[in-house]
Amino acid sequence: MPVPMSDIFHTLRERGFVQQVSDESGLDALLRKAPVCYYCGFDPTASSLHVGSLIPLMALAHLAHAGHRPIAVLGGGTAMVGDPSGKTELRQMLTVETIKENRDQIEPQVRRFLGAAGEHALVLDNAEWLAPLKLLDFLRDIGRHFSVNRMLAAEAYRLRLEKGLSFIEFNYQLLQAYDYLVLFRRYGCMLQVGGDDQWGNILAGTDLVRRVHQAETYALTFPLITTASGAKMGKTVAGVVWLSAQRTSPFDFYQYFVNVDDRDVIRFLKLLTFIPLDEIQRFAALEGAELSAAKQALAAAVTELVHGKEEAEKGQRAARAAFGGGGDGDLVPTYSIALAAVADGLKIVDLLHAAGLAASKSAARRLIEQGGVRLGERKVTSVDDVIRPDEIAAEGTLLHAGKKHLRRIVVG
RNA sequence: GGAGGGGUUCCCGAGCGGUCAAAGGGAACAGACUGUAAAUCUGUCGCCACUGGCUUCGAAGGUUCGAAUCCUUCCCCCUCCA
Repeated sequence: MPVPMSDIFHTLRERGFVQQVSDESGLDALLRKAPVCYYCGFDPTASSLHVGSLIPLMALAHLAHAGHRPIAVLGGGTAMVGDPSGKTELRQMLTVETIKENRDQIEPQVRRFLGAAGEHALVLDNAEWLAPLKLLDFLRDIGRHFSVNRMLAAEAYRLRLEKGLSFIEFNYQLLQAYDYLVLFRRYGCMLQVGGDDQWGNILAGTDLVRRVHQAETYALTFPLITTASGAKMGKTVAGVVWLSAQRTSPFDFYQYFVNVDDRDVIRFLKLLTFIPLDEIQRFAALEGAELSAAKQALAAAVTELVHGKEEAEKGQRAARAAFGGGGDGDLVPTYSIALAAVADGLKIVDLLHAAGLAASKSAARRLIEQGGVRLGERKVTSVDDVIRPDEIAAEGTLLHAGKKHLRRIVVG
């Protein structure tokens, strides 16, 4: 008879978080015995995390709920080096200032998911211990434990051995391993989690802890989420779907999830929401158009996690206004124009461009030529068409660019 | 440091003196079909004052009536040698 899993491990597995584990039964036993200190790193390589980071964040949150102690490491130090794992090319080097700014913006995004752990949660910046390192000491104390032969054999570097790998990047793994060592020493951190591309780096850490302290620590990775169509999750027209409301409006964020591929809904519900599994099972029974109920639940839940309840509800009402009829029109992303501008007859091409519905006027023209533009109920058929003042209702008029992009036009 | 190969439009990748805003594929966008899904089909896919003009092919110069294509210098990448 199999040993029952600890609740949390079971939960993670059921929800699809587990890709690889270093010692499954060992980790399971550990998690059942006592609160475990665990960590996950987030390198501040951009000024916001994106939906891809929701997987590790959710895993941290689940563990925190289960009473374990999370540490989120913001990689202010590692970001100065750049992780080559799974990347084809050397990433643009970031300045120290940029990294700090990024870190400060990302921190609240991370904290939001650690709430359950209260004061037990820690958010650290590895620049704190990486920046003061002395090269010679580091090489003697840490470097000697690493086998270049083994590193070169690792899957994570394979691509780079063909394309080229600079020495700075080659050090990344040592730094991340050192992070684990530091956290083990300071906080008794026993588990590191991360995306599956981090597997090699995480194992390097458990190896290092073992060599230095003869102690066993654990590694767990999450699957790298791609959409059913193979793209990385969170890539869209406008690029990445960011957690930052400045970079991706809550409306667009909500829309992203309402629009996921049918085949992804259930998986995303499990990974990105706290909706109980039995409830998700009910969604799984839905088929065809009914699935949109599941998509709305998904969008509402994720938006709430990231932007709060209020934004989630707004997203829902705005979506209804934009696509369903009814709903709340003034929640739809709005663009206001000066009365003077319309009075003379504003070209719709210019309006599309100004309102951000078309990247350029050429694109706007194209859109019209292809019959993708609608102003209120009127289909715009000519590139030279203008918008008349009387076409803008007091509560605003919807300008559609294609089926999914729209803006509420108001005079103001 | 030496020898060789290479840097092309979002990505991959052809082009190698005019017919090149640059083949082909992917991505993306629009339309049709639908369910704010997928698949499929069709179209589009540098910018603008759009039957014309302007700016792109690592950077800067040069040759030429004319260059992504030739020359010079510089920057970056790869392979082999050290």
